[in-house]
Amino acid sequence: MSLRTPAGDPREVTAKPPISRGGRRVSVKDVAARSGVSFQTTSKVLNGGGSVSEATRARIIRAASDLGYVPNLQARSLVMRRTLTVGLITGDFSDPGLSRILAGAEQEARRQGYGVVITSVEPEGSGTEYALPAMMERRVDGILLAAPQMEQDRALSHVVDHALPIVSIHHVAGGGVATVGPDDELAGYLATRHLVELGHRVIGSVTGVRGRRLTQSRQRGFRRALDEAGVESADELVQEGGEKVAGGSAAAASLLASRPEITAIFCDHDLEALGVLRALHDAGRRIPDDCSLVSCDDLDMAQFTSPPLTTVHVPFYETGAEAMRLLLRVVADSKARAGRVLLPVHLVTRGSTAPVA
Amino acid sequence: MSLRTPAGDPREVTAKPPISRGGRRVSVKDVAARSGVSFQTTSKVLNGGGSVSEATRARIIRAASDLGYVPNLQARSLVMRRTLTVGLITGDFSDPGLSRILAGAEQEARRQGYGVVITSVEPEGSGTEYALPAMMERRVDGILLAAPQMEQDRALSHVVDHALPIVSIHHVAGGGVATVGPDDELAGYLATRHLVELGHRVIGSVTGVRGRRLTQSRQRGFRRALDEAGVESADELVQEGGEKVAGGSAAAASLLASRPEITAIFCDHDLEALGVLRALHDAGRRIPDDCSLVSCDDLDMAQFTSPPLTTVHVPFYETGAEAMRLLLRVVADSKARAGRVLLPVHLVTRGSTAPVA
DNA sequence: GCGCGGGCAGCGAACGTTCGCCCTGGAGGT
DNA sequence: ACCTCCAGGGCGAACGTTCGCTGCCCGCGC
Repeated sequence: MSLRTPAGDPREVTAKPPISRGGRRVSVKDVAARSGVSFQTTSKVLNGGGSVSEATRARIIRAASDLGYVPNLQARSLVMRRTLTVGLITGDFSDPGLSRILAGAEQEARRQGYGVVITSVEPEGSGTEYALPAMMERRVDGILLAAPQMEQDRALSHVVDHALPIVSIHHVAGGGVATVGPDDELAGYLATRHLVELGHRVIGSVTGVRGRRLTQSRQRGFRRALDEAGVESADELVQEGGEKVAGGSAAAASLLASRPEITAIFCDHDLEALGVLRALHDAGRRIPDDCSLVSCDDLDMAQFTSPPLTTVHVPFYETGAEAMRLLLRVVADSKARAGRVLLPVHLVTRGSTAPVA
Repeated sequence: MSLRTPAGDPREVTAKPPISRGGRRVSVKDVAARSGVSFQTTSKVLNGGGSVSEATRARIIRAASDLGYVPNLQARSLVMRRTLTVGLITGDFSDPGLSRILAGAEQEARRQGYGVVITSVEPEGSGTEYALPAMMERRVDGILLAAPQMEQDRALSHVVDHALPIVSIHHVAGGGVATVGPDDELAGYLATRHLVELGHRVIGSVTGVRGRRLTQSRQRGFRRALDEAGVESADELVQEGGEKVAGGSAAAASLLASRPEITAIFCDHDLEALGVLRALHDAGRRIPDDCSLVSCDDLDMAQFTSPPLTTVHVPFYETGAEAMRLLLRVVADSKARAGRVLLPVHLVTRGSTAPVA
C-alpha cells in the first residue's frame, strides 16, 4: 500500500541520481546487486516490511538512492492486482464548472496516493466507445464519471454490472451508480424563493439543456418555490437557453417578447445569465431596477459582471473531491456501496436582484 | 475439430460479455483454454501478427469476444517497455487558458492512442515534488508540462538530463527542454501596434505576473511596438496586475492616478482586462470613447464583456495539441529533438478600442 | 553438549504479456 | 523413396514486482 520512493540522502554530494543505467531503467535487481543481497530482500526493505538487520537495510536504502531507483508501478500492479490509479472520464475541460470538479477530484486522489488517468468524451458523444475500454485496459481501480453527456450512455451498464467501482457526478442511465452532486433542486428553489421574497410575481426562467437531469432538478426547485408562494408558473414563462451565452440571450429575448410584464428571471446557469444580462440591456431594461436576475453556479465570473450576479453557489470543487473520496472508499472496501450524496448549496446575493418596483 | 474447454458453458447469445470471470479478470490464458490453443498463439492472433490458420484465428477472436477479454496494458507495458501513456503536469485546472491547452493535449494523445495520466501542482508549488516521481513510477513514455509555476523548478533538470522525452508549454529553468507555445511577443506587439495605429500616444500597460516569461515576452512586444512608433514607454506607465481580475483593477486605478492623460491601456490578460474595465468604469471613463483597452488571450468571455474586448487571439487548444504532437513525435523517434515552436497569434478587433479622441 | 527458537535472508512462484526459436507434419520437388 | 520447405503452432524466457515459505546460523536454556 505504501508508495515509498527512496528518500534522497542529503549527504550525497556527488551527481544527482541517474535515471537510467546502461540504457535500462534501474530495477530492484540492480539495487540488490549493489548492496549484495537478493532482490527480494531489497523489495522487502523498500516497502518497509520484513525483518532485516539495520545494517543491510541502510546499505540497501543507500544503494537505491545512489542508483536513483524508481519502483515500477506496472510490475507492482501486476502482482498486487491494483493499480493505485483511477480513471476520470470527463466532458469539456473548459467548462468552468467541470474544470473545478476535475481539480477537486484530482487533488483528492493525489492526496490519497492515487494516480489519475483522464480522458474526455466529445460533446457529440464520440469518444464514449473509446473511454471505457481505455480505462479497462489500464486496469484502473475505479472510475469517476464527470461527463454530463454520458447521462444516456448505455455502454456504462457493462461496467456497472460488473463490479468495477464507479461514482458519477451526473445521473447515469439505468441507475445503480453512486452519485455525488450538488443539490440542484435546492439551488433552483433558493434562487426562486429569493425572487419571491423580493415581491416578484411574474417570473420567467431560462433553462439549461432540457433533457438533462440537472436542468430538470433546478426547474423542479423553481416550480416548488413558485407553488409554495402561489405564483404563476406558466409554460410560456420558461424558455430553454442551453448552456451557452448566446442561448441565454435568445431565450431571454423571446421571454421578454411574449411576457413583457416580467420583473424577474431565474436562470439555470451563470453563463446563460451573461446572455440574459445582455438581452435585458439590449431591451433597454436596467438591472436590477427594471428586472431582477438570479442564476445558479456562482462561477468566478459571476462577481465581475455588471451588475454582479446574484446566484446560488454550487460547490464544484467540493463535489469533485467528495466524489473521489467516495470512490476511493468503495475501492478500498467494496462493501461500501453508497447511494446518492447531495451537497448543500447557498444563495449569494449580489447586485442583480432587487425588490420589485 | 476444435478442442473445447471442459467447462463447456452454454453460449449465451443474449448476455453481454462478462468483465470478470470467477472473480478474476479474464486473461489470454482463459481465451486460449476456451479455444484450445496455447496462450502465446492467442496473443499472436489478438495482436494481428503471426501466421495462424483462418479457422483458429476465428475461433480465438470469437472466444475473446465471448469472454469479454480486455488486454492488460500493465503486463504488456512490462515487456514492451513502453506504456503508451504520457504524463501531463499542469497548473490550475480552472484557468481558462490552461484548460483549453489540456483539452487540446488530451485529445491529440487520444487520437494517437495514448493514455494521459494527469497531475496538477498547486500554485504554491506544493505537489512539485510529488508530480515527477509519480510520473516516473508510472513509467510514462513522456511528459507534457503545462504548469507556469514550474518555470523555476530545478528538479526538472533531473528528468531533462536523462532522456525522458519532455515538452513544455512554458519556459523551463536551465533550458534544454523543447517548448511549444504561442508567440507571446508578437501578441504584445500586435495589440500595441493596434493602439498606436489608432493614434494613441499615451499608453499604459497592466502586466501579468512580473517574473513570468510569458509576461516578459508580451511586454517586450509592447515596448517594441512603442519604440517603432516613437511613443513614450516610461516605467510609470507599466503596472503589474498579476493574473486575476482584482489585480487588474488595482493596477489600472493606480495607473490612472499617476497618469490621468492616458488614452489607452494594453493588458497582458483578458482576466485582468475585466478588472481594468471595471476600474475605468469606476473612474468615470467610457470605453472606448475616453480610453481604449486591448488585451491578450481571447478567452470565451472576451466577447461578452461590455463592451466586447479587443484582444489578441491566443490558440490555446492548438498549443496543447501541437505540444502533444511534438512530444509523441519525440517519443516515437528519440532523435527527433526539437527546439522552440512559436504558434501564430492574431488580433481580434471588438468594441473596446477606438481612435483617440 | 544438545536441541530449539528466532532473527535474517534466500528462493520459487506468480501476475499477464510479447518475443524469438523450435518442432511438427504434410505438400512438393527430384 | 528421400530431402526440403513452409505454414501452423508450441514452448521457454523475460519484463519487475510481491508474497509466502524455507533454510541457515547463532544464542540460549536445560
